[in-house]
Amino acid sequence: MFSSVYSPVEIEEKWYAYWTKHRLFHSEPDGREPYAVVIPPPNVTGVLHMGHMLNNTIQDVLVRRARMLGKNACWVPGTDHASIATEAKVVEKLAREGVKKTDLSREAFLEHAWEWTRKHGGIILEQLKRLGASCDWERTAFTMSEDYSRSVIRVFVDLYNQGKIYRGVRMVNWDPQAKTALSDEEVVYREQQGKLYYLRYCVSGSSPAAGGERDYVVVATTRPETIFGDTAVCVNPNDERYRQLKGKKLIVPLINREVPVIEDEYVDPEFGTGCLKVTPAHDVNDYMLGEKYGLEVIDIFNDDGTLSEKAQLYVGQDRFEVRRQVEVDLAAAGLLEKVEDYANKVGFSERTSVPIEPKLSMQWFVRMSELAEPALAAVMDDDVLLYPPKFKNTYRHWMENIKDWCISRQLWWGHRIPAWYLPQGGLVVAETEEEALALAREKTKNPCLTLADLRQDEDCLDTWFSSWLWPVSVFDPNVAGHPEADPNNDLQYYYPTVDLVTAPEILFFWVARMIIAGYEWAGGYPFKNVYLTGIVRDKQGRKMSKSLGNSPDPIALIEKYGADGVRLGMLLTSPAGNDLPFNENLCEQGRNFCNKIWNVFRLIKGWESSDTEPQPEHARVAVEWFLSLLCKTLLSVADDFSKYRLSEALMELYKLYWDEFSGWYLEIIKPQQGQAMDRKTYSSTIAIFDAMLRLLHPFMPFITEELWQNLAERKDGESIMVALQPFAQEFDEDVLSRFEQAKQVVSGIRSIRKDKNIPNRESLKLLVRGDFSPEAEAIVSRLANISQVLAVEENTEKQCASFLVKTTEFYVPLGSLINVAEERKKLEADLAYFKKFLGSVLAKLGNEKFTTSAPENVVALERKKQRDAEAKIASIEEQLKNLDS
RNA sequence: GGGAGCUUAGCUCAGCUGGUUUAGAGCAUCUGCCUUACAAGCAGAGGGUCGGGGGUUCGAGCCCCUCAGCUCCCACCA
Repeated sequence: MFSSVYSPVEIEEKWYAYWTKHRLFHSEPDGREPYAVVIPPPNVTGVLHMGHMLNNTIQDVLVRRARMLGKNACWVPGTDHASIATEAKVVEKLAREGVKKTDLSREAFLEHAWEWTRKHGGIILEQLKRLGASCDWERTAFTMSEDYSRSVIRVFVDLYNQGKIYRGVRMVNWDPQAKTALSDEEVVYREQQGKLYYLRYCVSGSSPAAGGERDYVVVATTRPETIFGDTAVCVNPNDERYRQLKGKKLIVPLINREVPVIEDEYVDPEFGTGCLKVTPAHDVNDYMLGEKYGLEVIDIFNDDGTLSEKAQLYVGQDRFEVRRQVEVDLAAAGLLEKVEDYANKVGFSERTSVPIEPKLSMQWFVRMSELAEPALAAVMDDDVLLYPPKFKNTYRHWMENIKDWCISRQLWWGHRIPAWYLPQGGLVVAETEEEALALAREKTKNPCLTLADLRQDEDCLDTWFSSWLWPVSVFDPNVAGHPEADPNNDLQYYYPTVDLVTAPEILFFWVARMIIAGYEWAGGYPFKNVYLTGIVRDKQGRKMSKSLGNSPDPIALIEKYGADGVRLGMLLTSPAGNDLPFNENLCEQGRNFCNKIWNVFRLIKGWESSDTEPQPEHARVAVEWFLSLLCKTLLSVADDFSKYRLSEALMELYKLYWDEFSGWYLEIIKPQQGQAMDRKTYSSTIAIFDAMLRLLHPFMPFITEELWQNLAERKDGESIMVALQPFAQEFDEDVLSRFEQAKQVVSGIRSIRKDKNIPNRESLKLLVRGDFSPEAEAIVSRLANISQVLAVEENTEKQCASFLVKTTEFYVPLGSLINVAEERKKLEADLAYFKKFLGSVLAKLGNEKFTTSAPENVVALERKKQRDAEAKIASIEEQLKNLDS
């Protein structure tokens, strides 16, 4: 019935269906302690990648463990409409069909977008199920659902009414191909080999022909095509070279516009010529200078990157074409001093790969400084804890220097800004058209105004403006934006959530803003702990990405190694905040562990138990030992979890299961071939195995459920998922140390057997000088095939192999098998080692400063080391003498 | 340019308040074994002057200074 190799495929499918059927993932408020986690919502039309795998494996481990600790665990899943990413995909799809976005009405385009969402949306959630994610699917949320959208709009209105939302002109990243603004996150900077052009700007009023003097200045620029937008030239006030320019005017080449010379310390005299052309419409820094000195702003570009009428020259030509042409024409006019090669960083659109154009436009902003205050304090005062804590610094730095948040996007897929412009200018902001109309009539004092007279803002909101409400709105969309509203039962019960697991890249875009939103609309922080995962990288240390093609397909991995195997692979080396260098070997290790677990089950399942058999001493000792070890491990694992050291917790369990349970415990209690096991040992073993499965379940849910279900009769609906974690009882350290000694003796004897080529079936005698408990003796006799153990005062046997465990000496008489020369060599090496060691201890103890200033226990320890080493040296010397005689 | 972090075995990492013999683990490697749960396994073994240098201390992987290298975040110089 059970093959020696675990095959996960059908088993995973079977149990996921079972869990779903019995609604074991579902949570409703009740009397238990709540434990809620909200998933970082993946893009609705996204596909599972390795980052998701890591992130969701961690969440599932935490959620499943909490559930098994008796808490009411609720993991809320869902997706994000991902405004830009989704719209880009839809535009792309339409383009393939020969349809341009600009040819469609807003409504028609949105219909396409919804169709796309219906078709591809939720694929990623189905993939998460393959991983074993124990989300409450009945609560699946979506940032564009009707309820959720309402909460987003309410929040906008609330902030607007509080005066925390305003409109303003700002430099945005413009994509001339897609004709939309981009967020900073969508701009990728790449090093480009470009040119630095040195242009001559003549001083106004001086005629070059007149005196032949140097009556021009040289300005260096990488973008000569923008000179038509120049409205000043700036120099550093401390720059002696340009003193005489003060108050003068310069002539912009080719168009001969007169612009003032201004002075500002922003200009670096070391760079280029120390003379900067100022183009407020097309450079962020120039814009700031323009504001400071009240310069004119001349926007010389059309939305598609061609030059506009305002440029005066080259109108309608593309910006890069103009760059080439300007170079030629400037040279012809004698205004081009020189051209140098120059490497600089240029921003490219992540979507269309065209260089972005800084462009001024009217946008909506959220005033952040006041909102950020409680959110900053929350993290500084440890109301919200970041793991690892090093991110606290970064967080503070960002929050203390927070800038206003540009929330408008020139996109259609998203929440449309609820602002309506009035015919005579001005605007109203309201949750609905009807309310907007009412407000508009009031404001204009015109009761005849109709909806047709109002024009709603075309832009929609930044995706983060909806996802910052996630931990609130998934429980109660109605409360967001209505601070006076009573929270519903769910929000009251589950909020604040306990853990948030996410990537550090979005600490500011998402995490910080959720904390802000939590304080603003839900009365407090949204989560207690933030676990920041690392980035999944490939073997060369590169970030896994679609464009590099270096990311394995997670579903293919699951099919190859099993979901449990892959989960283990993700967790074996991923401490919080550290990057995870992904290697398929890790999944293989995970799969091998599954197989190990599987085979233990096969072994145990094959045993017969008998009421008449007495419990052998070695089995009694093994049970006593393992129960103590289990309790000790439970404490240590709980400690690991409290510090979010998941991979350490897993490694402890891995070793407990593989080395201690399979390697030692089972080998000891294993009955002789064909013999039954005593009832006592048998039932203890079943109980231990059951506990081990429960401990491992959060990490590897499928195989543990399968085996747990087969371990005993279970009723329909019963599941390890909702069984309780084992809890630690008091244990005896002496039991553990006695067993540790036994293990070392067994290893010592195995080494001798291997060395001397003595098969295990040949039994041996063991002489012991020093402490050796009867319990240890039982274990050693059992595992090392020792026929007789003799306690001796002095070793009288001449031809022995020997070894030491702590201070106890062990001798195995070997008769003629012994090789005197070899044995002596070994003993002499030992002797040399202990003598050297003793020397270092004595040196320490001989230092009066040490004995007087070190704490007593440290000194006592050194003295013990001395005594032990001396005893060992004496013993080895005696053995050497025996060999000689 | 500003900030944060990292450097310990071939690889990935622990090492928590400076003191538990000679710094640990997993994987990988090497050597024996198809021993009736498992070769996706068992038994055994090797492998590190803790990035370099200096200092503080009775004592440093851990604290301080310095140099080198790597990574990330933020802002970007025309």
